[in-house]
Amino acid sequence: MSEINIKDIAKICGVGVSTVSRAINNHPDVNPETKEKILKVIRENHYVPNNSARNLKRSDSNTIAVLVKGVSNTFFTEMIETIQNEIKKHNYSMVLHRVEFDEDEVDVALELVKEKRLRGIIFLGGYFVHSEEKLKRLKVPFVLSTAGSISKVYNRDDYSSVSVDDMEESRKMTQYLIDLGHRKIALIATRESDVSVGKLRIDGYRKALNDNNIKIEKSLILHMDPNIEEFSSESGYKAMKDFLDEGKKCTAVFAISDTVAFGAIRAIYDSGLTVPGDISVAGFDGIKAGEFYIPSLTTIKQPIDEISRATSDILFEIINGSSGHRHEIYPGSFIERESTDRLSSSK
Amino acid sequence: MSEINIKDIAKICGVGVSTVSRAINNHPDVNPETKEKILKVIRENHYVPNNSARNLKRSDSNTIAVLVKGVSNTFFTEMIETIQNEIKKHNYSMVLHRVEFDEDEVDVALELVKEKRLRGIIFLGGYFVHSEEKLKRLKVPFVLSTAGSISKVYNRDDYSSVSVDDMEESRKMTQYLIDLGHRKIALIATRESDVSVGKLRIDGYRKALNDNNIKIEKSLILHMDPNIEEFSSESGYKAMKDFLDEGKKCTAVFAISDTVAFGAIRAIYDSGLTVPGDISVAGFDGIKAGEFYIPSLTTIKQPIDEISRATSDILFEIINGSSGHRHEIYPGSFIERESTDRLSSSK
DNA sequence: TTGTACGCGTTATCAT
DNA sequence: ATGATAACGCGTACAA
Repeated sequence: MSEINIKDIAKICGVGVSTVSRAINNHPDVNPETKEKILKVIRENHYVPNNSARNLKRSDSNTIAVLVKGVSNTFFTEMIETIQNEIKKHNYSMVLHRVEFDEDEVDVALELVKEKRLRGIIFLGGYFVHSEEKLKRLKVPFVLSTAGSISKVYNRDDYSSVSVDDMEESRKMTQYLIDLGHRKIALIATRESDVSVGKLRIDGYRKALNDNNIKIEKSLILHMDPNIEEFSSESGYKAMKDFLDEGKKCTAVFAISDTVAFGAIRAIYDSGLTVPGDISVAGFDGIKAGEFYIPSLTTIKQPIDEISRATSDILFEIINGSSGHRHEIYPGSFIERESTDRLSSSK
Repeated sequence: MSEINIKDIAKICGVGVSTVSRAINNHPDVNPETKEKILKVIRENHYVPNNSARNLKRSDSNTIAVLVKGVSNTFFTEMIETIQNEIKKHNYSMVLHRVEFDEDEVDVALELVKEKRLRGIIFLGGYFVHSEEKLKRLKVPFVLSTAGSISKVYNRDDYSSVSVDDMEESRKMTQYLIDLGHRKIALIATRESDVSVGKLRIDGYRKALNDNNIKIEKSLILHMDPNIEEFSSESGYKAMKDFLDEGKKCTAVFAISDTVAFGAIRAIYDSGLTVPGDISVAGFDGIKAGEFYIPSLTTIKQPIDEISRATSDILFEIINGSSGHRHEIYPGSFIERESTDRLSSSK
């Protein structure tokens, strides 16, 4: 007994396959009675149309793919949720795909376009360094969301993007620490080879120091251990602990992400110091956990919701032809909480 | 210009389509030279086989589907990662699918089976209450991983499952708090209508209290606000804050999950009390954040890695026919950290 | 309003 | 080792 298909349904109902097809796809010109009967038979026999056959035949499909690159960031999880809602609102369906570190997201996209007759693509995260030639092959509109450095060589009319200005936000946070009187500010950065958002945030730190004529000390820039998962609390803990164990000093720490900051704070406590009493700590991202941590975390909040919404809005506008590609940058919001404090004169 | 297909490649190479197909799929009987030439042409023309057509024709596909139900738990994210690795090790590919709260995971599975010619399915989370009749339609082997209550009526030979014994682990944690001298132990539970793991963990709490002849006080069982996301720190904060604001007292709190515990601890601090000085707090799950939180969190750690590995192991054994369905329960490990303490005599 | 027949891009069977 | 051709299950143009 093979799986039941549209032909079988047609036979049972004593109608042609096209009528069944029309009933399934809500075509207007089909007798309500026959339609009702067909749907009834379908239910009774638990008939499920084969999507592969459908996709093969169709030229469009109302499907949007979301490709997530790299770490399973809490951050992305939140974004996916709102994006999925937006997509559903437009009566499209979403297919989610995790792209491995060593996989090429555009290759994956190319494949999906064929298989699913995609109408649009959203790339979440990643660095996105691809040959323009390859990108050209992607005939489907796509938008890069919170992706790292996008080489400036690409024609900006061929895709959209939305993100925060990582460098500027990072500069702002560093400036805030400086305004509190701090001069010895450590930075917990990503691994040295990183060229993505990690690099941009380092640049912002550097700029703030330069603006204030503070010498940049290499020993204050802590790179994560490449053997520990990036952006994890573990990596923040390790970097900070090693720093303190070596007897180095600082009065403030700017961690490249909130999760890293949590690790750093714990390391400071484990060294017998307090936050912000002895050392101020600031993070980046604005994830919810920062609000509940003790001490609650000073951070730059990325407007996840706005970014997610903008991402899908732009994509749908392009799909509908109501606008061309564009690039939006959202401001982060600075949130001052308990983990940072003015440099006390005693230090 | 339509998309290039296998026929075009065949034409360019001056060979038949079957030869091209054989070259693509690494069939043994194809001349190495022609194969090389074909692959070269494919590369040059960026030909990508259409997966829909493939799935339509094939009867098997070496694909495993992972269906995740409900909240985008950090917990699941970690699991998916290891499961994906295991699947890749077996040279299978994974398709990930988020199932909405109001969607029927089995319906989704049924559809996917047809479309992708699935070889196996992994259900992550959810409550899994389905008619046996419907489950029977799922001809593909599946395993339920960390899913909540599975009605005992199902024939246990028709599927596999792996999880921890939520009730027993919950009982253990409550017993631990009792052993520390606590009697007024609050429980932060899920919303009242929950019948899943939330319910099981409440049962464990009740059992421990009964075992020790401690009267169960309804006012000490705090249900989450159904309007706030389940298992979130917000919901833990709200429940605890309301409790304290109403002037109620307890000396220990058992939160249904680590994230909920974080919210509760913060609420306790915001009320001017300390953890564990005034109130001890314990969580459940053993997520990494608990290690870095201040105070670090006493919890029951679910062996995520073991569970994930067991889940895929079982599935592949069934696929390979080397074993039948089975049901594994893993013990959680109790982790004592800073957030709990012996009841001081002053209280 | 309904039915017939063709084609979507692939793989597998059967010749050669 | 290779090529022609029949499915796979569906949607749709066209005919009725």
